[in-house]
Amino acid sequence: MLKQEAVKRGIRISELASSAGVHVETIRYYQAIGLMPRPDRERGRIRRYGAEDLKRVRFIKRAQALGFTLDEIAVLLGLSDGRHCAETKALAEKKLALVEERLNDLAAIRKVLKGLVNECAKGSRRSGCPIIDALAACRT
Amino acid sequence: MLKQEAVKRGIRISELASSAGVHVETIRYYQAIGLMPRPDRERGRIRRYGAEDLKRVRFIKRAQALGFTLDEIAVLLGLSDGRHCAETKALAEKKLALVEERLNDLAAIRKVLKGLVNECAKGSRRSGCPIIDALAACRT
DNA sequence: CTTGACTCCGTAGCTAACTACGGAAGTAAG
DNA sequence: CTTACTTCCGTAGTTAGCTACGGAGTCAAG
Repeated sequence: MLKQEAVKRGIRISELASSAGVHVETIRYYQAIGLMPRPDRERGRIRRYGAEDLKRVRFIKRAQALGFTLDEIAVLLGLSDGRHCAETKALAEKKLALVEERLNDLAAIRKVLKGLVNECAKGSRRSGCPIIDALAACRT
Repeated sequence: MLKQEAVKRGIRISELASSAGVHVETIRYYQAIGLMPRPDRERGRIRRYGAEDLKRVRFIKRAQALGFTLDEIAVLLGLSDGRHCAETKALAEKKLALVEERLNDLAAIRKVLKGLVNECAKGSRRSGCPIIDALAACRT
């Protein structure tokens, strides 16, 4: 292995992937959908990646962890010159609103499930299972 | 339209669907995956549905609203004779645990997003957009 | 010069729960 | 009987984000 060349020309896709904590196929997928650039392969050689590429994958993964879709992340990357703070903030606020909506939904679901499980635990059943009854009847 | 026959022989799929608030294709899909039975069509006639079918679709939809998957609902329906309360309760508890896990995840995401939006609103930016900076840097 | 690992790339498959399509047959109204 | 709607049914497409596969090419070590 030519360490010098690696330093000069960049790392290969497997190293990029493992550095970013993703699979090689994930990088390729991002390239295929245009989320990542595909560096030139000079003289038919293997493609080489640099620090910018690693930063990009990490950016994507962090944004994903906050609930952004890949489409939204593509937009975020387009705004990432730091001069589109207002648009970026708007996207984050929209995502925040969605997250809060989902939180409310899940809280309501939790409440119902808890009620059902409790009723079941109390053994306060007249006929059958309280959970089945609740799902079968008109109250939910 | 033969109201008498409808009463005697049951409703047709379109009426079942609209009564349950789903599309005809959804009923067909449930039949195809074995979640709903496909009633006999006597003498090559159109299939007729009864009260049990309607109850079943509603059961499915209510369970779905609580976060159960169709696979899980198939199990629930198998337990729905009211004599498998313990198993049913276990399923509900498992689902409740998942919901709470997801609630925790979303709460953490909300916290981060809120922090980013606030930082952005404060205008406390040194260089670029705080949100982009946070996604690009190593802290998240 | 061979071996074996890695890379390239397009295409297909996976998950969940539908949704759309299309041709044939049943059915209701006039 | 015709017209128009509905039903039947299998198959394929949709969404998001990968994951797997396969055949060919690259490359470094021995």
